[in-house]
Amino acid sequence: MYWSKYFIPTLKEVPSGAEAVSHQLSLRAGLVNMLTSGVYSYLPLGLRVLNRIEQIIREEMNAAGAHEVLLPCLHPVEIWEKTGRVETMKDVMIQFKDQKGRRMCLGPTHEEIITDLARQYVQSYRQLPVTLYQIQTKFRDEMRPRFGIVRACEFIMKDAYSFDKDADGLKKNYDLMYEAYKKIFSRCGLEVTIVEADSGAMGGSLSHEFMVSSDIGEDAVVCCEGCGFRGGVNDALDNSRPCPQCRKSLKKIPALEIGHIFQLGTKYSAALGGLFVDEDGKQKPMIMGCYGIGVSRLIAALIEVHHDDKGIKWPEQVAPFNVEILPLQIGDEQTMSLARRYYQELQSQGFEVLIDDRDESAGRKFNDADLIGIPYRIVIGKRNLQTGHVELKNRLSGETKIVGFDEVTGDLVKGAFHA
RNA sequence: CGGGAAGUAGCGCAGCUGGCUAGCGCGCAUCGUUCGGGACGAUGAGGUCGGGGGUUCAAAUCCCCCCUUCCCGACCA
Repeated sequence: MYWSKYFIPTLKEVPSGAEAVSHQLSLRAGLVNMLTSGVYSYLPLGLRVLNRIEQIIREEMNAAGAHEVLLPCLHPVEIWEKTGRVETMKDVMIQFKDQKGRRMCLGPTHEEIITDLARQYVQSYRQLPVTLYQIQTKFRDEMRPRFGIVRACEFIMKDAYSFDKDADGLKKNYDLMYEAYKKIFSRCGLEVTIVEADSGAMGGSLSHEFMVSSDIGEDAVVCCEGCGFRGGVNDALDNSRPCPQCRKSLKKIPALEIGHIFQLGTKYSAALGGLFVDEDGKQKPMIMGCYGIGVSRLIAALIEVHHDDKGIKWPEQVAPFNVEILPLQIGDEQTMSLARRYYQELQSQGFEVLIDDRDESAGRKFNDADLIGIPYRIVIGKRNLQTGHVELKNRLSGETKIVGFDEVTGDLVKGAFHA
């Protein structure tokens, strides 16, 4: 992609009102734009990151045997009355009447909808287990949206729902999702702390939260100063908390919830008539689990964890581009032909390449490159050109390397230039 | 929903104890010079001072109401 023909509106100054680092950088790097409080547009760079995260999620969910669907955002309120959640979730539910006077709402989550769907098609234990998932926009009327896309009124979630004939099946699916989540976050470049948690408005028995430690976290985990052990905050241990591994003291650190999985049981299937006929000929409610990831929030979490004072440092797996080429003198034919050559070669080898061909000063290109945080950088400038070299820079490690013209793509392809 | 802060050009801000044609930086446009860490000069475009009402000879500036945004708290996946 040629930057001059693309849309990456970077900002030099911190937009007023943006306090959290991830909020500042997501605006400055041109990832997102606020329409109104808690409602954001995704710009090309932000959308690329979103798509890469979604791709990882899809691969791992599919590998775990889940099938992708897309449920509606628009729901009739009656279905929410059947489970009583029109009451328990009324504070976050955006409701209105359509022109026919029908009471509608925008889906804050989808247990009711998916259960209604499964109810219609699943009649027998032979059709179980089944796990469906979607990546979709959720709407929650948050009293207080916070930190940009961290807590928004409209946000993107991956939500999966498993249906089983018995508790054993649920346990297996739950464990499968638990492992899939670990892979997803690890592949995204995030270190998570998994803690047992309260099921809240979802209901059900067991649940686990996947937390990333971050200053802007609205929750907390405990961390051992000795061995590095991490775990959930247990109220019973709030006053004196020895580490279960090394007995040293634990301290509480703020953490951001990016995933939450629940063993729901039969709350929704029973309320909505999600029944099947078991092997013994008897009708039983399906046993459900649900599994959520805050996909858009992941972007903020990634920035919180991977940045420095100059900008974002995207992990390779989620970066909007793999390589950025910086031709410093766009008027110089040797510079530009070299830039175009690397652009072609790297693209043909499967890299996503951004080339900053704007007629801007070197300083601005460097600063913008640091800001948007593409992992690898090729700098083509007079300084090294005369001796037949260009500069490679690793944004993550800060390492730079001067290499000959012909070593560039080989080094990147072989992964030789890794931190 | 309680407490605090703030709304002036696309962005960041100054001006506000009432007083001249509303200013600065960045960005933007044209021209010239630059070209390895947010270059320089010249010229220029761009404003319902969040909205409404009031006080006054005169309101960005004072008073009242409303709207919006951000932060802390409560609430929440």
